[in-house]
Amino acid sequence: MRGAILAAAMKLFHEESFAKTTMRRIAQEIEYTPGALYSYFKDKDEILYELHQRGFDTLFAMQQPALAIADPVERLGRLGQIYMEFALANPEYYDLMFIASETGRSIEEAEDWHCGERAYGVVRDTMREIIDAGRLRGTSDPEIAAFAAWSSVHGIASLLIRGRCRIIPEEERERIVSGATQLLNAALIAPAPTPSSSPSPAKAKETAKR
Amino acid sequence: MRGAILAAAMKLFHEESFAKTTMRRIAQEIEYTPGALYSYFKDKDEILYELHQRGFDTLFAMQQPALAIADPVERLGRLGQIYMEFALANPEYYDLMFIASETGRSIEEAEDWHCGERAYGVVRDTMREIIDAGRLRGTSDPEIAAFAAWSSVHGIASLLIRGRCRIIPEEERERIVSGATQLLNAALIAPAPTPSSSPSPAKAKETAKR
Amino acid sequence: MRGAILAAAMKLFHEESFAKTTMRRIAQEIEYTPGALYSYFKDKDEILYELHQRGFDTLFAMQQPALAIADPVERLGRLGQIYMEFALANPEYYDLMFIASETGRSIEEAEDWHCGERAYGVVRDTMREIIDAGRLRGTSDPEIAAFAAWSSVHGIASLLIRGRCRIIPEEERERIVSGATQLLNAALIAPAPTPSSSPSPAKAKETAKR
Amino acid sequence: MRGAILAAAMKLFHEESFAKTTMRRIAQEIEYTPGALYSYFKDKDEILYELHQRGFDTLFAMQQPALAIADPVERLGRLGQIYMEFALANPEYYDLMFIASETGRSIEEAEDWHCGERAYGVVRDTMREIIDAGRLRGTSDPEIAAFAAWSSVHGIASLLIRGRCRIIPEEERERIVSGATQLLNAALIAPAPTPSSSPSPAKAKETAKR
DNA sequence: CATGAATGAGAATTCATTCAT
DNA sequence: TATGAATGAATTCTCATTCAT
Repeated sequence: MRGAILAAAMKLFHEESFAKTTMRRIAQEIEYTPGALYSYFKDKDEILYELHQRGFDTLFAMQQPALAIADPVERLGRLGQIYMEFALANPEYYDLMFIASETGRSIEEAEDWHCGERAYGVVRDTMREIIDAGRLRGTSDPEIAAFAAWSSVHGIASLLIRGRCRIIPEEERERIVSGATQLLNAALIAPAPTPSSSPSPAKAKETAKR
Repeated sequence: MRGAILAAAMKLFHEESFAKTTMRRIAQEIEYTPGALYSYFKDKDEILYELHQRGFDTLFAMQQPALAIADPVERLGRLGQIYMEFALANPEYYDLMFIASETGRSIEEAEDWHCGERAYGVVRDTMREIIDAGRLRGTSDPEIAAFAAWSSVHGIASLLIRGRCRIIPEEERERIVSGATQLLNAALIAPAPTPSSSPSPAKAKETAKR
Repeated sequence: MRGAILAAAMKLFHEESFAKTTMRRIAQEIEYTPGALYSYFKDKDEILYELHQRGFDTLFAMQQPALAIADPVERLGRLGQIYMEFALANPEYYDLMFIASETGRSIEEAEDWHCGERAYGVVRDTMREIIDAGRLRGTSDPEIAAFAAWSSVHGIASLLIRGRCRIIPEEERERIVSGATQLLNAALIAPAPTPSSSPSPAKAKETAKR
Repeated sequence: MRGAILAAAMKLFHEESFAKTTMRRIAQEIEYTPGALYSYFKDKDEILYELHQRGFDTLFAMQQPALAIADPVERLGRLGQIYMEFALANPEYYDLMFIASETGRSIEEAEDWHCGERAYGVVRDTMREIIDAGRLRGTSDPEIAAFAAWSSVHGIASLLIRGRCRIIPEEERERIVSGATQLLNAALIAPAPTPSSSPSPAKAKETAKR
């Protein structure tokens, strides 16, 4: 039944807002008494924490298929895509995981930030491979590369989720957002060296295709 | 004075959290009675709105010197730098301006989101020049380019401000953050055409400036 | 219980004043916390509304026995008597129903002002009968007659309830108030036609009842 | 300058409501500081009291012309008319004088309720004359008659002022209200005995006994 | 396991009033 | 005389939480 509670919390989180996600409302949603929630969770904190975990689990699960992709460049592209998909399909999770402050003590102290580690590690490893293949532009440090990749997708996702894109006209938004996503990905990746060893003849054909 | 109130609000906003920034607390901070605040501001809303405005004014003012830079590539680099400096020097303002939700009616309705427009317009124009100079990689749409640039710096700033960088060890953080900032900037900019074929040979030196 | 809350509200309403009837005071009265009231009523509004409804229900119930009276003249007299009894026995209800301003949104919007309609309709119908019997002085419009009757009893009731009778010495008050009540009733009603020409001689006796 | 304050208070009282008539608002209205009011009035109470007095003075002044009317019946009719005119032209004064509760200690204790006495005395005296002329139906006690007259006009006025006439359709309201006013006046007054000898001479005095 | 009842703290706001200047 | 600044108490309402049953 913890599941039902978490689902209700998520629904509120999603449909209303962070601030509206109160114990009262959650209880009301599942047609229970507020007090009842305390049989399943010690705290409001604990509910948030659990949600947080689930978010990371979901993201991690979504990443899995991409891990099988052999070409690290292609894999990175796919990982970015998946990340954005996750963010836009589960904005509340994303919010809680990567944006919200006041997420409660449990999350902040989170010894288990390694949930995130897991997911982040995948990106870092992929970056390392890309660097080793000589395909990364501008740095040879996988830490830096991974952080750059993460922050660029996060930038887009968080501007969207927190409604800071009003400067961009509604009808153009989708085009621009996906254009920017691709642009950032493409910009980081150098074209594959052609067998002949040309610096950039065959060029953009393949680059970071996503 | 209004200033003291705004400062106190900012302090709370920064040290505690958005939700803890209550009229009560602000008053307590400046050792006044809650009611006293209402002599200076009509609303909590008004305080937030004022803060918001000030943030944009500050950012805009900081941008000014960069506008004099002739080379659009260099100018863009400087604008990015300034944006990050602003964000890190005034994390509370940045938060309110670009991250926080529930910032109050006034801000949401803000007809004057054109405060932001002004600042954003500068970036867009610069991007246009860069594109015209054939120095942008990956797109020829200034809208897309501007959004990509904005979201990458925002990504970094917001991860830092909302404390999502704990995966990165404290002592490496600065190096990585600045590395990523430069990397993203560099990745977008193509090297200046070589003198042999370039129509504007004089600029070759500045290639890939950060 | 809701009952206790309503009773406390009524008590305050009566003993103190409309403005002093605050949630705090009500809670204090029943020795509860203010917040507790919100388990039973959504709003202060809802409390007021409920009280209002109860008032009308009570008045309507009190009217019932009078409806069986065949002679409309006698019925009218009895209705007036009952109205005054209600007002004086439940001055707080009366106040809320017919005098107080700022009674809250619910009451003002009250689609169900037909609670009042019901009671008023009875008077109007009775007036019509009286007019048809040729017993009303001065008008043949039942609307006007009903309003005249209502406002005269209301005038007395509201002067009493709102303490505007101090001009009349305490010890005379009862005599004068009841004298005036009867006078007004009597004044409106013409004597029954004399037996000699009356079509309903049996009723002659009741002429000028009260 | 007391005048300006009182005028502002009245304006608020009139345009907004009793509850909105706060010291702050009054001050704002005359473009002074709230504190300034306390140079002219000890209290909010005192302002209300003064207003109250002025109301009675105005009403008394309006009555004056009627006092010259020789025929007491006609004079009574005119007094009633004037009373209604006063009430409808100055609903806020009327409210404060005859309806409002919580009018402040000063008013309640009002040693000088004789302001009212004066005005009321006029009615009582007129009633006495009418009774002496054998023109009053139903009672020979001028106290009772005066109170009946007062309460019937007050009933109408207070139902109107406190918005309790919604049962009566807007477009009929004026007709019904003035119809009822006349009806009540007419009902109390017996027709003048014709010099030749009335058809029911004995009756005038006795009609509708009690 | 769940409820119903209640608490206590805290939210934003508004008011009459005071007082040094 | 008037201001500007501030107080303190009050308002309605919401929340997380507890606990006997």
